[in-house]
Amino acid sequence: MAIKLFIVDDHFMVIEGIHSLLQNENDIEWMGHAGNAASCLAFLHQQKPDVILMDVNLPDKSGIDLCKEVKERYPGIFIVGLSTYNQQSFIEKMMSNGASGYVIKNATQQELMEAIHTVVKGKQFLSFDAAVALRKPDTGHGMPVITRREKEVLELIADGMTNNEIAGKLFISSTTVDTHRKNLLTKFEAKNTASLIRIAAQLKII
Amino acid sequence: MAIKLFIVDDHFMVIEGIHSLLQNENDIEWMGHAGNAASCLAFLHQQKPDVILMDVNLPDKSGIDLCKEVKERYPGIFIVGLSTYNQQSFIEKMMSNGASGYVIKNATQQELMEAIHTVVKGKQFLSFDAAVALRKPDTGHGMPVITRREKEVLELIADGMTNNEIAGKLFISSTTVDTHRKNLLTKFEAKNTASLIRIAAQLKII
DNA sequence: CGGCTTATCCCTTAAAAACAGGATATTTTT
DNA sequence: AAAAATATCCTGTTTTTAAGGGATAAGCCG
Repeated sequence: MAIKLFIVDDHFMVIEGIHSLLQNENDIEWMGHAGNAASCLAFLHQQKPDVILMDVNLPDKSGIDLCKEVKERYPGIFIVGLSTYNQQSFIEKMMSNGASGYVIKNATQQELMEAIHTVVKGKQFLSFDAAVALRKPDTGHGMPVITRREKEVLELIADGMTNNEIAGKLFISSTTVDTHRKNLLTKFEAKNTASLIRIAAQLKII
Repeated sequence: MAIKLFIVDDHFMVIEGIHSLLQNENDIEWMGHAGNAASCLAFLHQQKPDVILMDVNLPDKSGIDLCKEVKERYPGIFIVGLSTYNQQSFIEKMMSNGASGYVIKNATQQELMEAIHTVVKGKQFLSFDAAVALRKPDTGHGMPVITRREKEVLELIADGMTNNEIAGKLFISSTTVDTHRKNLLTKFEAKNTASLIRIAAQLKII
């Protein structure tokens, strides 16, 4: 029986690329694609693929969150993370949110096929680059784990808002904002706001 | 005569996607692809395409630098920037380094074809998303002209140093550092240090 | 030369942020 | 159900920054 495959990626060219790579594979049934998390969930409401190739970065929500959501609702579907970067932290998060595999976008056709065939059997698959990224000891400059609220505050700080303005916007006390700020500085090992924003910008968090 | 096309992108799937999109176009001659800047330059040593689709992010050097280099050596080749993100700073830099067009990776086949046909005539082409990104934040996305000293100070601020530390490092008074800081805030139209660093980071100045 | 830019220096004051302690309630995970 | 993480709030003190005002010397360019 052919493996039913669905793709979530907001880049038309990537979808086209994967489609092209797989069109001659007899045991893959191309079910279609979604450009964002919402239409992916809408599709899954109607139909159930065996494997989803899921981009880590989506316009409406992160693939990491979507992965968790899909796995909770449809544990039978296997998910392969797909990313431009072999960021260790992304890989780790995807896998711990229920993904069965992870493939970098410069993977070869062979790797992609191997990934699909491996995860559909319930096993895990990491593409070569992803496995290398995971193995190398954390260089310390890994992305800190920050909470949703902390990220919100971080973005508002980067927008140049003061603690009081942020407090007003989020309907919380300014002392709370200050605490989040304190925690952000600790987590990013930043000395002050300036270095915090720089580090966050370099990690593409803002 | 068919338009000779070459692609520089480190993502196999994107190359495959573009190849697939263009394989039925009779007036496009697919010359091949390079996965990094070095092999692109090596290829150009041998052959001369009419148009190059060039990813902004390459493993060995930025597409922005490569664009400049290629245009200096081969002014007759037209370059279309290619990127995952519609970052206005990227678009601006590519265009000012000699690119004739800019296309986001989620562009449609129509947009891509239009881009190639437009630039080969010597005209400019911006994909819809890129044009929107360029026009939207009209309020100060042009890169400010800063002096050497100001850039020095900016970098030290981003490193998390205080005015006094910077003063000590540069052998100047801390009030001077403060003045530079003041001027930076004015030039970047930033409200405070946080937004200053964010803007500078996004413009790749730090 | 004369005007312009740059780099340097100084003052004041109010606001903001950093820092150092703490506490409590709600989720989430185990 | 217990433990851990998260989000919320508090009271202080000290340091830093923002933003306003000005001033002088050196170098560059037409």
